[in-house]
Amino acid sequence: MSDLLERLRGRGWRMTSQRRVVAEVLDGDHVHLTADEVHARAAARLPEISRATVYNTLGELVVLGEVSEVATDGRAKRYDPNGHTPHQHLVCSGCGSIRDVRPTGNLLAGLPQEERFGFTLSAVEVTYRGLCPDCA
Amino acid sequence: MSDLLERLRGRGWRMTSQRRVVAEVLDGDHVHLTADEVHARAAARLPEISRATVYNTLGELVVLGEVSEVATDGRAKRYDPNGHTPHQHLVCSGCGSIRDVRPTGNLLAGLPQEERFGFTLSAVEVTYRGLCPDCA
DNA sequence: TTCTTGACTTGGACTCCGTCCATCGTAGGA
DNA sequence: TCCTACGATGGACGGAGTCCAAGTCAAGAA
Repeated sequence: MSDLLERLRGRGWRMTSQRRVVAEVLDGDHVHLTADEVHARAAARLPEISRATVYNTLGELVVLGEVSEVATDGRAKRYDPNGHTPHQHLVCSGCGSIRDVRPTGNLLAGLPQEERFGFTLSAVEVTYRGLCPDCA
Repeated sequence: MSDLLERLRGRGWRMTSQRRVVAEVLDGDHVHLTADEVHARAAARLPEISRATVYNTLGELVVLGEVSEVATDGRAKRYDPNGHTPHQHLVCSGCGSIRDVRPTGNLLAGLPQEERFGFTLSAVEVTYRGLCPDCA
């Protein structure tokens, strides 16, 4: 994610300390923080950062394709920095933990023509549910 | 859905006019109403029905497996009365309309063992996205 | 280096969705 | 018909997210 800052600068982003901190907080694999969690971690480094700025920055990262939104429960959206490698999610029904996973095969192909109702398909989102080793 | 009322009575449900109206509003295929939409339609027949009652009744129907919750966008949950036949959803990225669809094959099988992280899988939810004929 | 400006940040008000709770009403058994 | 426990009511509340007017500052210009 270190080169994320470079990519953003290349896209004409004004580089502010707030945006830098938000991007740093989202660094890593299997990271799926809510906006409030991002805000809390960012505020640990930059106490004055506001919730509105975190929401703004996350929204911009989503538009740029650097981060994707994940809504696995009815609660707050989570933000997944793994935006460049297509993947799906595996969610523990017990503790709610989330792993990034890569199913095999063409997921779009699973929907037969007569079940497409004339739609032009463009994407599939899959959420696998189960119990993690700790909760099983 | 007409026999839904019978099933509910058989489960010991006290049959009130409010519950009857909520169940009737949810009748049909490809019905995916938000709680507020259910409330609005129910209130057209039973003006005094409260939001809390609609939420309570929907929640009970979900627990009974008669209705499933669908969260395709970050907005309000939608309620799908097609609770007895397993299916997935096809969502139009333009207008947000939703169709029930039945993909072929075993969806769980698409996730290889080494991508399961020791989880015990129990369910898969798939959301296909694309443009409907009207929006294309 | 300093200046300038428009993009960015702030924080508080606001909306939307959903839950909670004390009180009232009523379905259905005795 | 009466009783009572289950269900309905509606208003307060809480969490998540958006909006906006005012203030701040990154970065290009001079």
